Amino acid sequence: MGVSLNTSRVSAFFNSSQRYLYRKGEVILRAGDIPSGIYYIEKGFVKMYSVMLDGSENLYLIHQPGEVFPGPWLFGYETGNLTFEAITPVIIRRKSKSETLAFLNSEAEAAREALDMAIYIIDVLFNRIENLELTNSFSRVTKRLLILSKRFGTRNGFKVALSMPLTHTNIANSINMSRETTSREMEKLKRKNIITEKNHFITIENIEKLENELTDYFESK
Amino acid sequence: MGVSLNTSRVSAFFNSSQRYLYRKGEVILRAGDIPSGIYYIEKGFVKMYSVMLDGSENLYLIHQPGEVFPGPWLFGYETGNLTFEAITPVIIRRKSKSETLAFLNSEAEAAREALDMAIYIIDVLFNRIENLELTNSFSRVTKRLLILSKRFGTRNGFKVALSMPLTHTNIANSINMSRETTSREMEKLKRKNIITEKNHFITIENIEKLENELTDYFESK
DNA sequence: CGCAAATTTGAACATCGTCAACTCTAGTGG
DNA sequence: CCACTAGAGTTGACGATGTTCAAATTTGCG
Repeated sequence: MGVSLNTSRVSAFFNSSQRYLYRKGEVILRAGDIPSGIYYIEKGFVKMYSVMLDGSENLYLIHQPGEVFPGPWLFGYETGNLTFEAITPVIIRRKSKSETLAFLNSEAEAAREALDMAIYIIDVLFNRIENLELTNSFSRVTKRLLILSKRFGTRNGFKVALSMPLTHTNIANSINMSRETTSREMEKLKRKNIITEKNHFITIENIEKLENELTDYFESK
Repeated sequence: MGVSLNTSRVSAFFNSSQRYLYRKGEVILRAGDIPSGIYYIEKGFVKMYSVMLDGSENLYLIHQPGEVFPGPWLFGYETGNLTFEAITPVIIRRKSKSETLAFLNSEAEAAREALDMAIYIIDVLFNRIENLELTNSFSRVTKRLLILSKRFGTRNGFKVALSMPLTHTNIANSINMSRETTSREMEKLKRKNIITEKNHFITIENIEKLENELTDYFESK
């Protein structure tokens, strides 16, 4: 599972710079701060979120190794109120904005790799929107798990293990549901032996069964 | 308002091909069909949506002139269950997938323009997600109108006119609310003289007031 | 003018969020 | 090794909010 893009130029570019280490829970880039450059994730997972005016946390996406942020800022868009935070130990490489732009303009291959990365993110965001457009808690949670499997899962037969720890709060924040409702729906899936959790690592015990839950749900309506 | 990207190479590339005309309501690319190529919008607006298993329509985004679809398909992703439909009269230019890929690989400038377009779409999608993560109908509708103003609006003082017709159903489908609820919230804004509608064209009479509605709403909580 | 599409309105109903009390678990330090 | 603590998850009751359905009205277009 997952997608393997060829981003050898991009990674080589960032690998020439210094390494920065972050512990789990550390903020890498805080909302409102001017980014110190473009961040490349060598290892670990980074959640990108904003805090709404009412204090609720709004999770946009989780970046994985090989990805770069904040992409839109590189091209003149606001990073606005986005915060980037390590949800596991993280190793970052960093280049300045101007260096990165110069790199993209100097090598045709580089721009092409960056384009591939951008298109991949667009695909991820389409999935997020599809997820958020579902209208009830069960299908939202189920779909969320399917998307996470596709993006972060390691498959073994019907079993899919997610590669990073996720709290129910994380999931709730990403699908715009309360933590309690999210827990209740996950509990249903656990009782059906479709998923298990251990130390915040989620395993889908049977990915086909999980997919069927969604279609069954709609058919029963 | 709106964003002006420099996409002169891309538009020149597509302008050498045949023109296709579509009437309002016509489907340009149907869910499940293999795309006949890459479509460039010379004129008009195209909505991209999917139909869920329960029959509800799920609007992902509205493409405007100068934009290209289906982007992810060009790079090997599924167009899956997406339908593209003209919401105004539309003029399309079209190139084959292989020609378009060859074009991107041949000119460094072309890849760079395509990258700019992709990043712009990412920004649009971030806004969509931010919109969908709001938890109540009034702020969802208000935010939706603000986003539409930014992307499709023509400003004149505090007044912003949207450049394409939108039914309440269109808006409801894009923010995952029922048509009735959407209408009720828009009615509130009309009564406050913040927006007007004529023949499905929405005008924000006072964009600052509209922005204040959102912040006021949160502050009162 | 007349049909079809879009919108308005009201009322009953369902779902989810909120709150509060409780339990479980992993990690910390004596 | 055990007790403590903080963070995370569970559960039940209740109320708020939005959906649904149906009927009436308005609007746009041929």
